[in-house]
Amino acid sequence: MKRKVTLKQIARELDVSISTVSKSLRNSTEISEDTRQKVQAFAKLYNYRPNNIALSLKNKKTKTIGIIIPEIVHHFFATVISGMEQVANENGYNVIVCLSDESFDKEVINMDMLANGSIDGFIMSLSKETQLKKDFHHIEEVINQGMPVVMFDRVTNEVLCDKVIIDDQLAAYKAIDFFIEQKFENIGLVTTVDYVSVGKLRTDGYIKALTEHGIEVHDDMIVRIEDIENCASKIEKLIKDKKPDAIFAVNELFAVTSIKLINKMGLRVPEDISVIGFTDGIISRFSTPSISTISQNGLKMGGRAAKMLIERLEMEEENEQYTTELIETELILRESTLTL
Amino acid sequence: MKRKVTLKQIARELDVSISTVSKSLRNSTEISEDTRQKVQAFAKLYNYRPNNIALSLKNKKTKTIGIIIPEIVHHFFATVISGMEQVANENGYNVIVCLSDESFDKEVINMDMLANGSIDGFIMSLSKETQLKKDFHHIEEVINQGMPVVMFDRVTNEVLCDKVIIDDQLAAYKAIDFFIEQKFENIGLVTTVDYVSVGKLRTDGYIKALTEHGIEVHDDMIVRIEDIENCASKIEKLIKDKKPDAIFAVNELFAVTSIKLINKMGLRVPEDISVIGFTDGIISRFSTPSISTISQNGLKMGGRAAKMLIERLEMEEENEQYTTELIETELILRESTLTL
DNA sequence: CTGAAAGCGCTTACAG
DNA sequence: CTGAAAGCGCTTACAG
Repeated sequence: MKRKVTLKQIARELDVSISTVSKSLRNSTEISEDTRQKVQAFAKLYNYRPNNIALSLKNKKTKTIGIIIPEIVHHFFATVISGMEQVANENGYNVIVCLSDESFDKEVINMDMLANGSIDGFIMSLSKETQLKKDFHHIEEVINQGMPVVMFDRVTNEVLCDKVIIDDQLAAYKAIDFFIEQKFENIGLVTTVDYVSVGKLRTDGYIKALTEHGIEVHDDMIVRIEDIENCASKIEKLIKDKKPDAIFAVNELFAVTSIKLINKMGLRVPEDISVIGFTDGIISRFSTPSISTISQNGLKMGGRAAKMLIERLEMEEENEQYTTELIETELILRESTLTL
Repeated sequence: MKRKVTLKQIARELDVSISTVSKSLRNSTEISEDTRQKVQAFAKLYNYRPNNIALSLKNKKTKTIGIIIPEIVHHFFATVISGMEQVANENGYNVIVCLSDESFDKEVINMDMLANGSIDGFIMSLSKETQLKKDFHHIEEVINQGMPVVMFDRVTNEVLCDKVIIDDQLAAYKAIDFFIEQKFENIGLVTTVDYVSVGKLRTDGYIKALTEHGIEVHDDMIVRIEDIENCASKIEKLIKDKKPDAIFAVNELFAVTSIKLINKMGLRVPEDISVIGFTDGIISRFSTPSISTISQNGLKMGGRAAKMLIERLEMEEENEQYTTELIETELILRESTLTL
């Protein structure tokens, strides 16, 4: 077993100083061509690689990005990470991934763990619990210490920082608008509880679209789900009592669950009820029927978030100007919706 | 903006030496109760946290684990990461995630990037290209440098290290055995090309099960897929020409794709053809019909892999004894299979 | 052209 | 009980 070689060892072997070795390897013209060659050859032979940790300490930058997301077993977030990882790598950065599991405490602990020098900046999406508590001290604190933060998807107005989001309200609006165009008027909504920022915005879009088209909004056409595990009865009730001809669900899971329940009740999608979901993930694509959906482009979102963070990290002067970037969405029509 | 405070600054403020501050914070009895109190209070006030990078350099351990997987947008791998992250966190470790995108070069680059001191050890699953090339120098090298590696799922016998796998052959055997028990005899197989280790093993299980039950293996009942994008025609051919009454697919995507094609050809699952897939992911659970499958328990696999690595990292003496751990699998029956 | 010194932020054996 | 020194592995301004 040959341990990793250090400058010190090379210096000793070659009987020169550490400085000389260091400079030679960085190809400094300060050092004679001859010495440089010799050192470089030796370094290559022993496969010398500078120690990243030492560099980080010296440079006060780690070239790693901390990512904190609610969960990874979720196609959208996996896609986002993929986008971040790619852009990070292209720019010589690594990513440390932490999962909050939708818990405020884990989010705080994770940020704490990473804020102690391990990373140069954060990219994060808020946990549900954090959104419920509306407590953002941990984030403010990190920002106050001069560590940049980029928030994506689940963001809050209460923290000033760069953000990457989609226009959730508009996206939902587009879906409902499409339904109305297709002459559906009795449109049900399967959404999250209001404290989930993106769920709330999508609900707003639904309401706005109906209202603008002069359709009255009935609160009993809206099912607000706290917990996916026991949402069946509420959705079944909506279907049975209100007989919607179309349903808009604010995520994939709600959409596919609705479809399963519709089938179970002896109705068919799209013949009896048309469905549009949200997030163009694995489920939407592979379900039978395949599910119409609003695409969210997690890859792009992740890529942009990483880019924003890296740009800020590599900016010369501090810049207190924060931007919020919008990623465009698209309504993708599949088998779950009837068209005229 | 208040920058992070260091020992040096505390020392200066309090007019004591850095050593005294360091010892006080670690509650060393070497320091007078009085001084300790004072320092601790001050540190708390200024929210002092030791710099991780400095600690890493000093201790020569980073308390981070490098994870290299082929892709993350894949329910199984996402689950595995989730399991690793959890166990890592419980033990005070962080995880750096790198994606090889199934590319040998990216795998090498990523390992190189992390092997320079950024992490204490690797957990990895081989990229397809690496398996094809059978080139494991980069892994050997890392191990030679004294950095432990744990391989999971896509492993190779050519590298000596700890491993966590399932018994792919046995799992496939179980699926086929079940089919035969249910009186299916004309069983098709949708598998990967042979160089993908787990695909090959599952193919072996299929062959073994048939052979042991005295059923002849016809190579034209086996479809070997290189690339999911254009596999349709091959599967269609199998269905049309060989009229299987059951199909075993070695992953979720192959299973759902087969079902879609079966439907497209006017046949039904499970009435005309029963299907069993592999990996109990999102697709298997939410498809219509839901897909019978071999569970792989990625969460457990990830957790075990992390545990193995951490145990090795924290072992006193070097241990050249490597172990391969088997995670049990289970056949989960759902709507896609007919039973007697 | 080469090297000693200081420094990044920390810990710890040692001296006083 | 306190602090100076050495060291983890590196870089760079400075001296010679």
